[in-house]
Formats: sequence, C-alpha cells, structure tokens
Amino acid sequence: MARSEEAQAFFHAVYSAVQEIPHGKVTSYGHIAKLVGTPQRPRQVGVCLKHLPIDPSARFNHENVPWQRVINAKGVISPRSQPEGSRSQATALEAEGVIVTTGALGELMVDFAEYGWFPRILPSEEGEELESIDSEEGESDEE
DNA sequence: ACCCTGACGATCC
DNA sequence: TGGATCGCCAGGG
Repeated sequence: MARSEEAQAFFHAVYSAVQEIPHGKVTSYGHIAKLVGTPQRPRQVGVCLKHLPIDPSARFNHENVPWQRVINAKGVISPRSQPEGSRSQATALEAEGVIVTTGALGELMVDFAEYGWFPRILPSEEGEELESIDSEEGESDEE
C-alpha cells in the first residue's frame, strides 16, 4: 500500500466528498473532482472509487462511502468492463429511492433534474478547503 | 522502467 | 449531432 502521501490525500479527499452526497441524490465524477480542488482529474476520481475497499474495517469502504451516488456527466451509470457492475450500482441506487431508467442501448440513466446534487463551489484562498452549499434548485442543463 | 488501460470530461472536427 | 482526440495520471501487467 505504498501510495505517495499526495495520492493518499487525494483518495481521502475524494472519499470524504462522496460521503457528502445526500441520500437519494447523485452527482458526477467531474463534480467530485472540482470539489476536491482538482477539476482536471475526474478520471482519477473513478480510480478512487474503483479501489474503494470492500473490507468494512478499512477507513473508507463500501459501507461508509456511497459510491453508487457517483455517475458520469451524461447522467449515465458508467459502464465498466462488465455490465453487472453498472447493474449493481443501479440496484443500490434504486434501493434508496432513485429511479433508474434504461436507454435504447441499455444505458442505465438517472435524471439529474430530479436527483442531481451539484452544490456551488466556493473558491477559497488556499484552494484546498472548498466549501459547498447545496442549491436546492437544480439548474437543469440550461446555461 | 515501459507501455497500455481506464467507474471521465472538454474540445475538436 | 456525434464520433474521434486529447489531457490527466494511478494501476497493473
């Protein structure tokens, strides 16, 4: 487990941010990346979740980190190598009341307008400790 | 040490 | 509108 300290801090930040997603809500990898101060690395957020320990004794694990609440920017549950993975994520979301629909190509989608959680990010002096306030009114996708 | 892959996302054709 | 490319960078072989 010899990750560099920086990498470990990143993992920690990501897991902590994911824990802030409200029950029954979802956000994107990209938004988590922004929340932790590294807006250009949404991909690494995926890496973190991919490596989220199953072991309940781990500091961060599948039990205390709501990994299922993170989907991609298109509102689709990111397909892994195997479709079963995304399916189980859909099941986990449905278990908390989130409605998951299936697209023409079998994509599992969640309506951001209904379940999206994209708090405004307030820049701080250091750029590290980012504050976030949840704006109850989700801006659909108008800009 | 090197190369390929990838739970992403913004841009560029 | 949508597929292809690029940037990022940790993991795994």
